[in-house]
Amino acid sequence: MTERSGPSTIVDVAAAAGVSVATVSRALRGLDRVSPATRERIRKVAEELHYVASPTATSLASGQTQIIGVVVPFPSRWYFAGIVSSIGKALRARGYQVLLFDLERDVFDARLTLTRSMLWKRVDGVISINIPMTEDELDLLGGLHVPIISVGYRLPGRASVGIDDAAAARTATEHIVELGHRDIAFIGAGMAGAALIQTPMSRADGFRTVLREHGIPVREDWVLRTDWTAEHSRELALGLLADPEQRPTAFVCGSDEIAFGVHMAAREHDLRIPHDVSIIGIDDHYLAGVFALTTVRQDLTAQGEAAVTQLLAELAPNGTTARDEQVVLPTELIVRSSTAPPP
Amino acid sequence: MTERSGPSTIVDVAAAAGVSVATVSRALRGLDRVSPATRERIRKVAEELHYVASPTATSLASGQTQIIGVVVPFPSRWYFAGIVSSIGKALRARGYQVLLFDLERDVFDARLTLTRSMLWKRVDGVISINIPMTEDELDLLGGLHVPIISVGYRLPGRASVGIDDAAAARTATEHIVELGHRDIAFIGAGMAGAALIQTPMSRADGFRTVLREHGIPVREDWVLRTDWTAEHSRELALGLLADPEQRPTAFVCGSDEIAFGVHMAAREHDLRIPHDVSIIGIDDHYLAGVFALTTVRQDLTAQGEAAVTQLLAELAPNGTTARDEQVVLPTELIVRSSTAPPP
DNA sequence: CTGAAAGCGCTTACAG
DNA sequence: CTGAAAGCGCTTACAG
Repeated sequence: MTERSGPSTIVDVAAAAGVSVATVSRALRGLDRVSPATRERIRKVAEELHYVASPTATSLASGQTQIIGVVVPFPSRWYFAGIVSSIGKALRARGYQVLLFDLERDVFDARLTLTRSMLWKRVDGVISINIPMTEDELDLLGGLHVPIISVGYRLPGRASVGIDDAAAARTATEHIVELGHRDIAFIGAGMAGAALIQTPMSRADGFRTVLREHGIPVREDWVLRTDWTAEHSRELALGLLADPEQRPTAFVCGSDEIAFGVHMAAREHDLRIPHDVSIIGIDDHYLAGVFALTTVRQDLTAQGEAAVTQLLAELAPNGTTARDEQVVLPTELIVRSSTAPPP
Repeated sequence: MTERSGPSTIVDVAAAAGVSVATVSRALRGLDRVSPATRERIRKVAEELHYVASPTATSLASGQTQIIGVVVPFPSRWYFAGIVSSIGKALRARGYQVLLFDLERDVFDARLTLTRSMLWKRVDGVISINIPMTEDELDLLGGLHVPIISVGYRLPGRASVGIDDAAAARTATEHIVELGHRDIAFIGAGMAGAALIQTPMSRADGFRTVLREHGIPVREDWVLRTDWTAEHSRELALGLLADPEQRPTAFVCGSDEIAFGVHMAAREHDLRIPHDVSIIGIDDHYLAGVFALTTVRQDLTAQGEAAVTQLLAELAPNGTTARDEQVVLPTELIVRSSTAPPP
C-alpha cells in the first residue's frame, strides 16, 4: 500500500499523517511542543515511507551542515591517518560527518593552499592537523565564521590540542641517560625549509636540554636532520655507526619511523640491539611492537577526541569561545627491549 | 566601497552587475547563451564581492552535491589510507569533495553497518574500499540511485577495481620456487570468520597453485592463518622456525606487514636474511624499502584513480552504465634483498 | 542573449 | 500543541 516510486519528502509524511509539515519537522527532530500521540503517529508514518530528511535542504534552511572539515597535509602517513580516524569516530558519535581535505601534492614537502571556496558554507567547523598556516589562510579561516581547532601545530591565537613535544623528547632522553649512556645521537631535527618545523625543533630542544642538565656535552654533529622517513634515517645512522672507535651507544629518535631506520642500520652493521646500541623512539607506532622498540607513546585517539570535544563545545548553543585554549595531552614511556645500559 | 558586513549572495552580485540572478548563475558556471561582455562584468563583480555560491543551495536546486562518499572499514591501515588518499586527490582534480565514512569499531574485525540516513541525498556516488557488503547493504546502496564502485572487494553485480590477488601470490611464489626453494611456508590465509576473506583466500590459492604446478607438495601445516598484523605473524613464524631440523627455507607472505613480522622472527632466531631464510611479501608497503623486502607491488594510486574514473564516467551526462565492469590492475615483482637461493 | 517565476525540501518565527 | 507562510540561495524550464 505504501509502495512509492520516488523518494518521500516531508510533504508526503505530513499528508499521510494528516498534519502540517511544520509539525512533522518538529516531531522528527524531537523538539518539544508536540503531543506524544502526534509525534508517535508521525514517527510511524515516516518509517513506513522510509522518510529521511534531505540534508541539503535541512542545511539550507537551518544554516548548519552537520559537517566538519578535516584538513590534512599527508593523509596516508601513520600520524595523520590515526588522527583522522579518531576524529571521524568522535564526530560520528555526535552526529557529524567529516569532509576530508587532502592538501598533499606530488612535490615533496609542498602542499596545496586552502581556498575560500573549498570550505565556504560547507562546514560547521574545521580541524586542521599539523598544518603551519600562512597569514592568508588564517584570514580565510577567520572569514568563514566557524570555529577552528588545530591538532599538533600551534596556530597563533587559535585553539589547539597536542602533546608537549619537548617533554616527550626529554622523557626519552632521560631514559637513555639514566641507563648510563653518554655518547648519544639524536635523529629527527627539522629539515631546512621543511613545512613542519615546530615538532622537530621542540623534540631536538628537549634532547639537548636533558643532556645539558646532566652535564653531557651536546655533539651537534650527532644531532641530525632527516626528512622523517625510515629510509633516510637509516642512511644517516649507517654513517654514524661506521666508525667502531667513535660511535654513539644510543640513539634518541624524533619518531618511531626514524627509530625503525636506525634499527635496520644497526643490524646491517651487525650490532646487537640493545646490547651494542640502544634505540628509543617517540610515538608508539603500530609497528613499534614488532621492533620491540622502547618509545614514548602519544595517544592519537585522545588527541582526536579532545579536538572534537573542543570544537563542538564552541558549536553548542551557549558555546564557549575560549578560542585560544591549548589542550596538552600526556605522553608515556613504554619500555620494550631496544634500550639497555651501554656496552 | 564594496565593504560588506555579511557574506554576499547571488542577489547581491546580480544587483551590483545590473542583471538578473539567472544570468549570474549562467555566467559564473560557464554556460553558454551569455554575452562575453556580460559574463566578464559579472565575473569582476563577483570577485569584488568575494562571492562564492552556497554549495548547499546549489545542491538543493540542482540535485547534485559534488560530493562522493568514501566508505572505509579501517581508515588508518596502510592499504586503506593509501587508497583514500589517492581517491581524494583524483576527486579533487575533478571538482568533487570526499565525505569519509569510517566503519571501524572498537571490536576487532567488526564494523558498523551502512544505514540509509548516512548517505541519503548526501552524495553523488559512493566508493567502498574492500568491504564485503551484506545483502541489506547492497539493497540500501541500490536504493540510493547513485553509482557505486568497490575497490578491492568484488561485490556481486557491481563495478570494481583491484588487483588479481591470486596472480600476485603466484608471482611471489614463482620467484621463490625459481630460486630453488622447496620448503616453503605461506602466512596470510584468512582468519576463520574474518570480515575480509576474498583477498586472503585468493592469495593462499595462488600460492598452492604454483607449488602444485611445480610438483611440490603443499604442507597445509605451513599454510597459516593470521590476523594480518605484523605482531601475530611474527609469533607464527617464531613457531615455524623453532625446529632447526625441520623448518621452511622461505616464506611467502600474504602482505608486507606479515613479512615484517616474519623478518623479525627470523632475526630473533639469529637467522640471516636471505642467507638462511628468504622472505617475500605482497604490497610494497612504504616500509618495505628499509626492510630490503622483495615484494610484489600493487599500485594504490592507480587503483584509486581507476575507481574515480569509473565512477565519474557513470556520472557524466551521457554516462555509460557498465555497472558490473571489473578493472584489474597489474602487479609487479620488486626484487630487493630478502630473497636468495636456499642454504 | 536575458529575465520573471517556480521549485528544490526543509526550518523558523509568528499566530492562534 | 499546531498550522500557514516566509525564507534559506540557488537552478531551471519557459518566455521573449
